[in-house]
Amino acid sequence: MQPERLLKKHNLRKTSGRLSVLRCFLEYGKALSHGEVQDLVGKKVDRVTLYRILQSFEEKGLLHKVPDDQVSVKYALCDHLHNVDHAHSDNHAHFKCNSCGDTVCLEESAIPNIPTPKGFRVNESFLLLGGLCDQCVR
Amino acid sequence: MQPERLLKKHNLRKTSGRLSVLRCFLEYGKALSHGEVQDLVGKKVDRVTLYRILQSFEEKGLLHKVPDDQVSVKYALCDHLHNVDHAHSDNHAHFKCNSCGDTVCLEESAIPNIPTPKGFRVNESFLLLGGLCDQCVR
DNA sequence: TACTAAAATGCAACAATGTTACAAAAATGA
DNA sequence: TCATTTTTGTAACATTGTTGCATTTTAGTA
Repeated sequence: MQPERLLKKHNLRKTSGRLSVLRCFLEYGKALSHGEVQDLVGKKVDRVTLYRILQSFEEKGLLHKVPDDQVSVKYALCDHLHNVDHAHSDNHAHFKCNSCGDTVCLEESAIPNIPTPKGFRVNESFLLLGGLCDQCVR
Repeated sequence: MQPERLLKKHNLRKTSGRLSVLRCFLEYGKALSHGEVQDLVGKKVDRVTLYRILQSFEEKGLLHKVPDDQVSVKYALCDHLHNVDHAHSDNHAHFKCNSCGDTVCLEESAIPNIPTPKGFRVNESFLLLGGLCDQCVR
């Protein structure tokens, strides 16, 4: 789907900054950190604006947060860009390659249920696998 | 086990800073972030020194990192303070309460195997559950 | 097309977090 | 007690993320 339509569908005004950022994600296909997006879009988009763009994309269900080596955050396109309902879960695992640094969504892998102590209520779960991707494994 | 012995066992010199920090973890029993430890030990321990203490504890297998709401890191005592082998995994899930902010280790819950694409090698995994703990659930 | 209200942007300033270099101090073993 | 090695404190700096505010841009409407 074209970036313009995606923005509209998610109730986001069309701006050049947002289009640039969205194109990065559509083209790159992997999770990107704020810094990585910044490098891709260059100084066409202000640093603060970029934070706000990523934030708005997340609020509107266009991106979801991905834990990155337990220290920082990346963003990835949501699974269901086809439906506008953004009370979604994106409840899948992520894999980060420790060699090339790429982070990919393991869409097929729903995070399994984990038993918790009595009385605990689980609302969300984040699962990050680390290792080597097929490109870096040899 | 006494803090002094723990340090010795893990090849860490006994210093007042390290003892203070270690006592925090032994007494508190939950995962602590750098800032939380800093609050607990006060200005008896310098900020930079505290970073280094946490780092040395992790290197020597006394603490392990715990992902904290995908943005920052906490530290928790390792499962096996009894053996000195620190090529350990601490391969269990963690639970963070979104109300009180406490993070606990779910020692019993080994992280299940997640299928990955062909050619990927998984070396480590981090699983963080978010929700309400038994104290905050009502 | 021109106008208006609402939203988004850029900028400056700031806060929090984390790192490095280096000299001074403390801990260990002989 | 001494010598060596490790640890510490300090300062300086880099990175990351946030807030306030004036300006610009967008989208809808006349």
